[in-house]
Amino acid sequence: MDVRTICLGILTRGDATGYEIKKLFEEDGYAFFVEASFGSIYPALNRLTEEGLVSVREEAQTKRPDRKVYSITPAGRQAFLASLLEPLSEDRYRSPFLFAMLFCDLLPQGSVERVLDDYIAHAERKLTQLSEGNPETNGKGERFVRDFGRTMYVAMLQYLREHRSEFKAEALKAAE
Amino acid sequence: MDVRTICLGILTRGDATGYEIKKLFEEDGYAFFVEASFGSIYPALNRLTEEGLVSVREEAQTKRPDRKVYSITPAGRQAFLASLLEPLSEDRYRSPFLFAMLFCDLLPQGSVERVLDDYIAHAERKLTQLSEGNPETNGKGERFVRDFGRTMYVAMLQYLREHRSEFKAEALKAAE
DNA sequence: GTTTGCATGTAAACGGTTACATGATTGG
DNA sequence: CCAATCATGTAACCGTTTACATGCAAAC
Repeated sequence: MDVRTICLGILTRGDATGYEIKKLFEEDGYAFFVEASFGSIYPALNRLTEEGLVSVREEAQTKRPDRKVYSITPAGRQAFLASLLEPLSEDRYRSPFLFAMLFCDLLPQGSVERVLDDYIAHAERKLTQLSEGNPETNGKGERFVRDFGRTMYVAMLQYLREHRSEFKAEALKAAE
Repeated sequence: MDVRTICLGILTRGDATGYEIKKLFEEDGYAFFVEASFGSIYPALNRLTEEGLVSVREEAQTKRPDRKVYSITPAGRQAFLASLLEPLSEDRYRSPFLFAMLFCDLLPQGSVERVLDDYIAHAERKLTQLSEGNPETNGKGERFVRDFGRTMYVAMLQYLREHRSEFKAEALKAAE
């Protein structure tokens, strides 16, 4: 999903500035499956405006850049719908962690344990973040996606905890 | 993980050509967490050769481009180890599917069901692919990674099957 | 007879990140 | 007093994908 489409999607939920669009996808934990930086959001919004898929109204502010509040236009709504209906590109999961684990036999004593523990801690934080999202204002899609994420992190953590002991120094020595 | 490091990693397991490197990560189902195309592999191998991290021996072939078989050098091994030991960058999971599901309320009747069913079918294929990998020649890391992938796909499929009925046309009508 | 597999490579295009520039306000 | 928040934007850089070029052999 390119940044253009992400922006359109967010704007179907209500008007927003570029700054707010970024924040919306950081908080609550949608960040786990989609992402965009300022450097791509602002140019995307400009292009969408040129193409008539969104409209802008500028709100003057003293001593700050003017807020540019974007709204999706009917044409934008249509384009967004169309992009959801055409074949979705595949999910991609890129994991430096799994890649490193593939070579655990090459790593020095203890460092695999450290990598694993760091990763577990990280997954725990992500899971907490996902579970903390306000559960009331969310619609059907939001609930489905959040629970999907939670399910995946729970399964991941269970697997990691179950297999952690295999990589302890003692276990490795015993296997020699 | 950049293509350079991926190539180095594969070469720690044995010599290979660029062509073989690509294949190694397509088959067996390592593809679910790491990927690279020819357009990035060949230049990466050339650069690694320049830097002395790998060496090449050319095997002449009639009526075909010469096979270029790459081996990792001691310097390459060292560089690879070092890259595994420095802080790993975060996993990234990008999901057009979840993004689309977020907006299921905007989609026409039946199309959410279709998206879900396609995704389930796709996940089933991936799981089968992962389970079919030859279980004997694999080392500790390979086993860990493969079972990690299996665990995740199993959890995903269970979640999707459990929630599928919520998106059936009848269920949506009943909720009106 | 067409597709798949083997085998390497280049160049343009793409999408995106990172770093930079600017600068007042609010909260700790 | 310093960090974070609000707020927009540009430009250089990066790694990668896609399309192209070449071409035989074996399998279906």
